[in-house]
Amino acid sequence: MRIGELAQAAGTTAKTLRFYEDQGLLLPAARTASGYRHYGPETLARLDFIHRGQAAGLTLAQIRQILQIRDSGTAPCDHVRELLDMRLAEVDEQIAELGRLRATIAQLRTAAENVEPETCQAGAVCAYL
Amino acid sequence: MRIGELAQAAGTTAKTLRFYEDQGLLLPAARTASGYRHYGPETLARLDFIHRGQAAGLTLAQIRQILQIRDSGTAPCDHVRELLDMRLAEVDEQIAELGRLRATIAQLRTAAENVEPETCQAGAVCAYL
DNA sequence: CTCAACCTTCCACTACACTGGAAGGTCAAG
DNA sequence: CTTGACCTTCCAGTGTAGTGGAAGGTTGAG
Repeated sequence: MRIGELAQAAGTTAKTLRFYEDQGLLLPAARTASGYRHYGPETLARLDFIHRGQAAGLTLAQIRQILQIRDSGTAPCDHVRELLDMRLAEVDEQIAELGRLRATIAQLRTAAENVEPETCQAGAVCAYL
Repeated sequence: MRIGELAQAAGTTAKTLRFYEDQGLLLPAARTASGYRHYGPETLARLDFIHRGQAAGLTLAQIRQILQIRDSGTAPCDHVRELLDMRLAEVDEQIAELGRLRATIAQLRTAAENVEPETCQAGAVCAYL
C-alpha cells in the first residue's frame, strides 16, 4: 500500500501519516527503490488503534508510549489501565471546573439582566463583569 | 506607576502588560522622557476587568472587543450580555462532550479490568482499547 | 511522449496566552 | 563611579495536532 491509499483506508491524510512517522507513532515505513513509502495491512490496525486512543482522549504522546511498549514486545495492559485511570480523573476534574465556570457565568448573566444603562456609564469598564 | 509596580499591583508581570498593550487590551502607555511607560491608577481597574473577563472564560480577543466598545464611548452592556450567553452555550456543550467522553473511558476501563494477559498477546496493539 | 496524479523533503503556519532571553539604556543608592 | 535593579525593543519558543505550500521526482494511462 502506498501512503495515499493507506490514508484513505484509515480515514486520514498522507500528510498526517508522515507526521505520525515523524512523531514516532508509526514505525519508519519500508521504501521502494524510488523512495516511496509502502505499508502492509498491519499498519491500518495500528492507525485504528491510534484513532481509538484519540477517541478516548489520550494525547499522541500517551498513545506513542503504549505503542512503544507494544513494539518492545511487552503487553501494554498495565500502562493502558493507568492511562485510562488518569484520563478519567482528568476528565472528572475538567467537568467539575467547567461546572464552576458555568455557575460563575450564569450568575454574571443574571446580574446583567437587571442593569440600568446609567449604572454602566460609571468610571468602570463594565458594571457587572 | 511604572510597569513593574503596576504588574505587581495587578498580580501579573511586566512582560504580560507589554504583551497586552501590543494586543490592544491596554491603550499605549504614556512615556517618560527616557522612554519608560507610566500608568495612572485607572489602568489597574482595566487590568482587573481583564482578569474578571478571563475568569468568566472570555478570550483576550473577546475582552479586547468589550474594551474597544468602551473606549469608543459606548456602554458595552449589550455586547457583554451576548458574549456571556455565547460562553454559557459553549460551556454547556463542553460539559456535555466531556460527559460523553467520560462514559467512553469508564466503559473501556471496566472492560480492561477483566482481561486475561493472554488475550493481550494477540496481533493487535491492545485488546481492549 | 506527455500529462495528471501521486510521491518526496523541508519550512512555515494555525490558535492561545504568554514566556525566555539577548542587547542595550536608565535610575537611585552607597 | 559603580552596581544592581529596573526599563526598552525585538526575536524566538512553549504545547497540541496537525495543515499549507514550494520545489522537485515517479508512475501509469492514453
